[in-house]
Amino acid sequence: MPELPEVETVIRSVAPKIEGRSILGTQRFSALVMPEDCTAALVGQTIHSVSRYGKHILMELDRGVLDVHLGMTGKLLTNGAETPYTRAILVLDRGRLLYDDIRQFGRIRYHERGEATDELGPDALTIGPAEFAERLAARRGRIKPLLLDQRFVRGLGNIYADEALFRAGVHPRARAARLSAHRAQSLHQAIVEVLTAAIEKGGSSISDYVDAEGRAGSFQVEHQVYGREGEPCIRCGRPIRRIVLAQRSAHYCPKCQRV
DNA sequence: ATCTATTCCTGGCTGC
DNA sequence: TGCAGCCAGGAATAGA
Repeated sequence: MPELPEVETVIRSVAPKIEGRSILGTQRFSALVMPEDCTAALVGQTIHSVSRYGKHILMELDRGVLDVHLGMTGKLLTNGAETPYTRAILVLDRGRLLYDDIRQFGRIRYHERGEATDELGPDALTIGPAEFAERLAARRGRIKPLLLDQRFVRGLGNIYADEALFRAGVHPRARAARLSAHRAQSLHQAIVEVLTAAIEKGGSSISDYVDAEGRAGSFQVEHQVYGREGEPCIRCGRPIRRIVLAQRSAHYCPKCQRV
């Protein structure tokens, strides 16, 4: 599932192919993926740059921004063939950009410049340790659901939240505000390290994820808790446990991670 | 403020 | 082999 490292990898692979290209037309737009039809507004505009906002892919156009969120199974493909799951196509002056999405949890939205957009928290990769600790201290809730809340920090999803908590030795049910300064700092460091390492491996490919050229990532082989329920902890050997927290699965080691 | 439940969607499992 | 039923989960939403 695309989280910060996967989205970053998609952007790095898609940007050189579409920056500077102009949009000649659109094809096959799924109403589910694009709740408000903006296809007419896109035609004739040039894609100036592609950047990441949390898990959002932002394409800067002449008069606005095209916001692509991959959801669970979304793919942005520059050289892919159409499939039954191709939900949207941008016809460019050189090539086409396909948006494939099996489950259609992804969304494509267009905002004219100046229009209000959703305000999310600081980016998980660039937030500083002091600001991170300060934001933690202000929250009463449990740490795992907080890490998944894009208004708290943007970019983390279920995989990297679990992986960061394990690396920092923090139990997913730990209360955010009760973490010591030292543990808050460890968690911040673990988040930055795990995201950086995952970007270097082109992200995690569990089921569907590939970059804009169809290449899978390889960080899934370095997962230490996610998807390892019942398997031995790499540190202490105890079986990794899976619980449901805030309607999400949380994987952790009952010995190495403390509340 | 925080928490839970629900909805969206469909391929791929599981179990009979 | 076939098929029903369940699961994964990001994010929005409603309600407690």
